[in-house]
Amino acid sequence: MGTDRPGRRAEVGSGALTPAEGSTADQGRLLDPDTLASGRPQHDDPPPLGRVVRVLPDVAAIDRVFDYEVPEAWETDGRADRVVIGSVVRIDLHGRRVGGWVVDVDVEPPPRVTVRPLAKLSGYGPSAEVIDLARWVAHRWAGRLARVLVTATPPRVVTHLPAPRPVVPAASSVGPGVVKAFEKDRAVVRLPPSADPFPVVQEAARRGNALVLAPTVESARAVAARLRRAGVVVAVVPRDWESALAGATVVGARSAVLAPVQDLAAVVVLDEHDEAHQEERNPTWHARDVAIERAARAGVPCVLVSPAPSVTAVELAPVLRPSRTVERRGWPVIEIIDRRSDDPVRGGILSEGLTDVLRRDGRVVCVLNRKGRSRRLACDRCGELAWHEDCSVALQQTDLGRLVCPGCGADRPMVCDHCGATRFKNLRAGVSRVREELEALARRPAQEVTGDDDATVVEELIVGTEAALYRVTSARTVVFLDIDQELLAARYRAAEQTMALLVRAARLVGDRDGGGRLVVQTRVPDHVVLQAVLHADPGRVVDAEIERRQVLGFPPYAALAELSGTGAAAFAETLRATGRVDVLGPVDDRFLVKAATSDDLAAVLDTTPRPEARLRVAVDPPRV
DNA sequence: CGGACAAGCTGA
DNA sequence: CAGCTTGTCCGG
Repeated sequence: MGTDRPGRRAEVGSGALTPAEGSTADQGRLLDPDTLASGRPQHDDPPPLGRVVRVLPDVAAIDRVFDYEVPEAWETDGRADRVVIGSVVRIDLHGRRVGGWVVDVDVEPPPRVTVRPLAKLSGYGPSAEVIDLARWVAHRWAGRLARVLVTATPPRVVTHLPAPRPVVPAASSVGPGVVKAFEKDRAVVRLPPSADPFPVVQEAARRGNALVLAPTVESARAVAARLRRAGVVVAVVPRDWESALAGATVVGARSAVLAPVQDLAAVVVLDEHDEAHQEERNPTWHARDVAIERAARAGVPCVLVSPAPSVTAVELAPVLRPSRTVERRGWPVIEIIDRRSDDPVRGGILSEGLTDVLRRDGRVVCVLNRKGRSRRLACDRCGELAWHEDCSVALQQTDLGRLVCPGCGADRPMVCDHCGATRFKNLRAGVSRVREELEALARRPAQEVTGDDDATVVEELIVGTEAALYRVTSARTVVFLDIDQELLAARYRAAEQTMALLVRAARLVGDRDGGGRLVVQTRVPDHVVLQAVLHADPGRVVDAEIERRQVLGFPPYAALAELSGTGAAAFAETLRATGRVDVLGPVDDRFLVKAATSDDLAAVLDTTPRPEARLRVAVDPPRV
């Protein structure tokens, strides 16, 4: 990544020197008129310098490297030997002490700079291999290296390593299919939702120190515990970062892809389809893609596991799948309630066909996703909904305590139209009302479960948003009251995202032999996602998506970046002028940049000068 | 980011 | 013109 801006040398001696420095011999060298006139350094004897290393400061606004000398005193106490690529150090920079990483050693400092000594050696940091990988990540997702290195660095200072434990090969008890996955550079293993992916992890660990990525920290812990029981030396990162560095099979959520692994033997990504593998802050790197790159650099196999592999995964690696029988058995039954004949206006959210479902034995979880829907306000006294009759939309509350129409922008004070009261209550976008309707229909109590409260789940009939799927541990039936909102969402990944939701629900209810049932209310019963689940054949979604995305030019057959912030328009214009990318928008002040490949996109974003104004560049935006 | 410095502003 | 605020620059 280019860090030193050109033309900086002309500013030498511009008055930034402190009086103390001005009186040293340094100034003579800095301001030597001959030097400035000839534009070439004098061949004075340079001051004797020890080893010089290049440091990237951990300061958000500084994306440059600076050179520092390893203090001579460190040579005698062994600290100097520990100054290697990746070491975490502290440096004096422009009058303050900041942290940073050694990103290069034994470098020749640029002429005419005062090289100061390192202030402190803090501890171990990412390995040279990971620093290099982080550089690739920063480039590929157009972000700052320091941001990536923060993720790659232990949260606490690490000064000592535990004694390395011998790697005991775990006993192999896995089938030949699993072993086959590791015989190629990379592979996608498609396993139905109820199937246990652990044999894949076990085979990876049998080959030596493996790197295993799980979508959440909890699932990573569970995998680690099972490995440990199988006799594998395991480090869960970032918690056991030093053990990972000392040598172990490393397990963790997405950030683990940047953890140290000694003698990496294999990489496994569990639930590859899960969006949790992508970092939401900039740079928005995806652990699957980083895992593939890391494995390729190390020359070891990378195996992606998922019940519904993404189009990206399928384009990257051959898919190994179980027999039709096994896959079919691993999915629950899905009941598709066709609502096409229901009156779209008068018909409520609950259909006739649901009555029977709701009265079944066992826990029933009803999902009503209100993501992206405006909150609805109702008068606390009379219950009248705050809405704008002309636009026929619910009014929203502004920061200034006024009611505003999201349709036309008109606003008015927070006063009830009907009774004049000034207190309003939040209707929670309909889930509360649906809960009452559900109780009436099911003739048993229903509980609302949301993501923001943590009340215990007591009832057997539950209604909530998608978050409810993560709040309960098991259910007999999951009902999607309005799956069309997901299926027909204006996002290019809507099909995959709905598939992920159905996978999650499928895991809650278990396989078809165990009585697991998914129920969806829909007006598009022939949608490929629903048909794929019905036939337990997620490949149908991939096939349809490949064709659609190729035609429309969406990833992975193109690369996207989203620009936002006050500088977005200016940057969009500059990018457009390069002629190397398509720039679409603005929509909601956001621009979409489209390039043929992610390499092209990264190259253009890296070489195009950015505006002064605030700008966020999100490469591979998940919600477009 | 945040320290250093210069330029700008204010009040006596 | 001291004393303070605001803005800009730049870091080894």
